[in-house]
Amino acid sequence: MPPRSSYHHGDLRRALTEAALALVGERGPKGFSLSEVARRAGVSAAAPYRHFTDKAALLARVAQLGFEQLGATLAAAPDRGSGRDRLVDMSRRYVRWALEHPDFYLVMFGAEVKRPEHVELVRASEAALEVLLAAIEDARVGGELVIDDPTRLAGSLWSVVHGTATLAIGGELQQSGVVTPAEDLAALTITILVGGGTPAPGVRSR
Amino acid sequence: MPPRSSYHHGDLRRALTEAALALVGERGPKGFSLSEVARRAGVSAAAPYRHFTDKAALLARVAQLGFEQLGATLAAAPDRGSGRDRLVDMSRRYVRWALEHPDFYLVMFGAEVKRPEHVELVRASEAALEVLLAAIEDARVGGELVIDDPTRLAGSLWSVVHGTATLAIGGELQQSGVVTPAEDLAALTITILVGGGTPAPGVRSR
DNA sequence: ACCTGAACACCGTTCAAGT
DNA sequence: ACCTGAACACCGTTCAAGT
Repeated sequence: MPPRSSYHHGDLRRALTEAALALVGERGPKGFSLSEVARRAGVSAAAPYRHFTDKAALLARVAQLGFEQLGATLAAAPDRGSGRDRLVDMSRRYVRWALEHPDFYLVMFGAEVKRPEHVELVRASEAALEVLLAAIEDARVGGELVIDDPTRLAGSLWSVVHGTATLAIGGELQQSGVVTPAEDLAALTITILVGGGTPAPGVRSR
Repeated sequence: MPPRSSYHHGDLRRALTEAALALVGERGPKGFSLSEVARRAGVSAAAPYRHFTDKAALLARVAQLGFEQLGATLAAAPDRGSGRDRLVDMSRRYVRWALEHPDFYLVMFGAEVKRPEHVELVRASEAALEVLLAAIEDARVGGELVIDDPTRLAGSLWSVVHGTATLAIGGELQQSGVVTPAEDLAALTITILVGGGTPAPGVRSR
């Protein structure tokens, strides 16, 4: 970061956010420090407090951007013939995105961040989940699903992809001898959960 | 913690572990500090380093105890008529234990802790998973399962319970309007995953 | 209005010195 | 062998003072 020309930065809020994104990517949610972010933005350690109430608020901003990206990734799932197939596809996208942005993902679900005063974060995470709920609703009107309560199915589905993603990010799956790629594992689980559909390899009809 | 009589503590390793357990319970994995643990054990901040190589090693010890407790809880699932029903019961136990010991659980799966040099932790976590694998094997010889590869089913099952537990601990499920208790949600998901069994409320046969 | 510099209370970790 | 005290480099956060 070159020394800036004027005393005032101009767009420090954006600069801090970008530095934070980069730092999270390099060092993970652990090892993330507000001082280091300020250093990279070329300002003193106290400067960020003009733009974010505290460290958690900056991380909340990072998490918010993450949910927006994730939501957009899910929403981009093309319309398939079957509503169930689209749900499976969205699950793949969810897990793939999480594995491509592991530190991002950990910040999004880290304990540091989820506080009610981070309104925009809450909104972004609700919007991402809304994408999932809409897809479930679509599949439901087709009468294709086994679980009939949509919120309940959403919870179930979300648990599957979140669990698969976090275990894969932590390396727990691999360490336990699961060789199936996380994305395939999630797709397999979701396929069964939404009631059959195209049988994936490793599933046999009974 | 009363000041001890002798200069040497006697069983500082145990005392530190217990103080750590209490502190994690009170303040969560965040807000956990080695200095505070030492203070509670009545020793200087440097003393722990005679017994644990660093902070992560103490947390690894905590995590190890957690996996042992969790594994024992799973293993205590009674033998039911059907192998599938036992798997559902074990899922309930898993989620229930996690919700009863949320901070414990977060330490166990926190990024700080999982390093290969923590041999006893790795062993304990493998042993806990082994309980699950054995139950799957039992159900499998009965020919009851939809997914035929046991490791894959283990990964799938574990993802469900881990995902449900962590989302519930984080409050994400409740915040998203899922009113079903996490334990029931996991049981429902697992019931479908292992191929029917007793239909729970909210599931209709198709 | 925005940023700096100094300050405070707190970490994790190391190491010589004490018992 | 085990523990202390002092030290170091680092945090997050606050606040008076500068531009």
